[in-house]
Amino acid sequence: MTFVLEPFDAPNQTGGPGLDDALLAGLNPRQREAVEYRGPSLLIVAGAGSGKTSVLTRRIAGLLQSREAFPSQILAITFTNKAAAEMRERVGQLVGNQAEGMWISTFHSACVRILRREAENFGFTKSFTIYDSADSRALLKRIVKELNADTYGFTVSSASGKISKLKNELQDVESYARGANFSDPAEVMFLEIFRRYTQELSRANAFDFDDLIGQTVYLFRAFPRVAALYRRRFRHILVDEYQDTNHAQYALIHELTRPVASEIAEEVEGANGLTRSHRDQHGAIPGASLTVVGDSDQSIYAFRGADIRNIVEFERDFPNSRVILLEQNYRSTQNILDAANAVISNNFDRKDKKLFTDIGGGEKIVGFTGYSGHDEAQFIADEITKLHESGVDYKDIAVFYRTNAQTRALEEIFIRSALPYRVLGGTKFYERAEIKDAMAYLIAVANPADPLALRRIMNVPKRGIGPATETALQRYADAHEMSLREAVRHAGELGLGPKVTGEILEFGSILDDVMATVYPPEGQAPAKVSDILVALLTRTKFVDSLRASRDAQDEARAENVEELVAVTKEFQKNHPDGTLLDFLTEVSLVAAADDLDDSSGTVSLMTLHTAKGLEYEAVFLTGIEEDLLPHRMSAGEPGGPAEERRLFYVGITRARKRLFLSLAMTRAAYGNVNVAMPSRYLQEIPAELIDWRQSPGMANSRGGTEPRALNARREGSSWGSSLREAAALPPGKPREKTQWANMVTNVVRDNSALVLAAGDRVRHVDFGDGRVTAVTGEGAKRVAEVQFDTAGRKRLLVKIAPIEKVE
DNA sequence: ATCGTCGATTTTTTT
DNA sequence: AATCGACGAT
Repeated sequence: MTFVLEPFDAPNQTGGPGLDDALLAGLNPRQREAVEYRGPSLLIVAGAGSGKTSVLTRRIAGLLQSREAFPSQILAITFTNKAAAEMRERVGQLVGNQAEGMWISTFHSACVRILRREAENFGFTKSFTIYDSADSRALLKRIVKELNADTYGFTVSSASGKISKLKNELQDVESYARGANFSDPAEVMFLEIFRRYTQELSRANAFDFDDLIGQTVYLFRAFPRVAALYRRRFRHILVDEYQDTNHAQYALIHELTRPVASEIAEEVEGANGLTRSHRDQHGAIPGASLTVVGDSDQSIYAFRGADIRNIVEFERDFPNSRVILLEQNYRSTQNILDAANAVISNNFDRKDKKLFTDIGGGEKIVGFTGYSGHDEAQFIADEITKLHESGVDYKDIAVFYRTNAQTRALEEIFIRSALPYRVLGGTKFYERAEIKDAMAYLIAVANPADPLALRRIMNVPKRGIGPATETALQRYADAHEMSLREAVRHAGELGLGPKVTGEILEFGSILDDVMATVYPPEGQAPAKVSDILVALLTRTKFVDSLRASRDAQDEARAENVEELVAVTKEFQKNHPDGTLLDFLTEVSLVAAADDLDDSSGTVSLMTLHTAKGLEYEAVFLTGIEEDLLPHRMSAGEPGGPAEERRLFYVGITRARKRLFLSLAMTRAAYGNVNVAMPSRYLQEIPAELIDWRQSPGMANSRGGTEPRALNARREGSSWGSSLREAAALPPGKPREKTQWANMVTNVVRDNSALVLAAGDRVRHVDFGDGRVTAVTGEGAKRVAEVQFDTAGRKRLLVKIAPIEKVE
């Protein structure tokens, strides 16, 4: 990540842009204006699917092509790294390798880049660690425990939520204390939590997610000369998804677009040997031009501090702004847009905006009400199979849901139906314990001040360093005012047993040795990330001890760690000069949508939040039920139901041609089953737009058109008995509930030996009798296609399907 | 210090 | 259903 300051005075400062025709080809008049307009600030209100990415990339390409700006003078902020990569690529297609020097990144990545360069200005070092939410919760947990704050009603999540909220409002401990009510003991306690938390972070040389933005703003405000460097550099700032910016992000943009006063400009450019910038009549460097793109109907991050006012009040905040509205939709059919418009028009305090298209009506929206979450999932699996057979690629199909917990039923059915799928977000690779452990080793050698990472790995693999020893080390560190890491080196002075002492010293010297390769003496190249990781893993016998374990899961864990090694190699390949810090940063800031791979050939499962900004040929919106969408937790929040409606709206507008809305009559949660009611939002869609295959009403009465797969389970041969058969258990002894719940997905049922051929009759526990029409695949992946007498056609993964041959 | 078991607690979305 | 913390046995 280099930071080259190029000479400023770009040619062609005057006159219109006179853009190349190719850049404007195929744009409608509004889009064209959004590309061509030049002025201090521009707000593009871009409805869903209105081609805003196209407009944004052409606008950037225009600035470069007309030589109004050098690449290095452009800062574009996107919502995900994926979107950033896509924008870079598309600008590259328009202007070639010029695109290299631009900053296109997320708020968080851009701030990390600035902070790494400038951290030394205010008590941090460039090797600072980024605490993700799990890390900061772990820290808060210690603090809450130490202070016994739970007696005042504080939980880790309430404290973390409150701190996050304050930081998003740019409040710090001092400013909060000024307005605090000191006669309220709970408030005093919170202040103490906040103070300790802040203190621990800075002692650990660490920032949490919110700090990345907030501290950058602080840096700019406290050090005008530092700020001047960036204000001078970035002449064109573009922000995507502006409706989801919070106050801190808004302030950051504001700071970056300020003009630089004459004296400071002179001083900074003189001191750094920089070319003299273009000045206005007062000798100041004018503020950068700002372009923001957003749609208040798609604001879905208020819970995270996103402030819709940022977009609503843009014209007031940035006087002389131009506002351009993009309403023509190039993505969806009119039926889908009609549904979206109808739903969103129920939010009253909005500027009226109606999406339209000339694509045509298209197919009706399909509705389905299942008897349970599994029934719903089965419907989705069946429809996906049909879509696939009619020529729709799996990668063009997505399934959305409100909460991550809903993936379970979907995954179970998808596995049984042998559908290739992938879950975006959810429990990520990097959240696995063994991966966090391995990462903590890397952090420990990158940032020795971080005690959290050190504590995590001190006893991984087992070295006999338990809580008691850890406390002793911490006490020693506190008494001698040194870091925990330093205390490890002094383990000999603690009077612990010889065995533990030896282990601690060995542990410390491994870290010291490897750290010497990370920060080598002047003139030598630092070690490669993969070499660093491998050195740590081999010397600590991390992988070896996992492989030696008798717990079967540890083998899988070892493989995950090997996978991490592969990730570091891949990283090194993509970034030949990438340092350990670059790697750690990249890992900390991956977003859910980032690991989306278009060529994957799998159905994508994700939350509605992750779906923002994406589009698919066919979309399944699941769990459209009260208490789920709108979610129960949103009911209390002011504006909650409206935000949930926008979430629904976002989901609908992701679909290009086909939209499926589904719900279930009963929904399992925390081990018990609850009755679910259709979402209020369903009624907001005009009835003629939806073709109900099984409507909520039909499902309630006895006239369902689909076979009652789950009723069959209850009435006929019960699931439990056939599973007992499969597992060859004595019939008299029913299995425990918890045991057979997992058998569906686990491999306890193993039909590998079952020989099936087209024409065979089979009996399925849920679907009844049917005839095999085809068998494809090999071994564990053998799939049977069965035409059931009453349940229709299904694809089944033979190995785990609850079926048997009948004569 | 470590391992296993029991019981309580979970309750949204994410950089 | 699954995770986490507390507690007791080795």
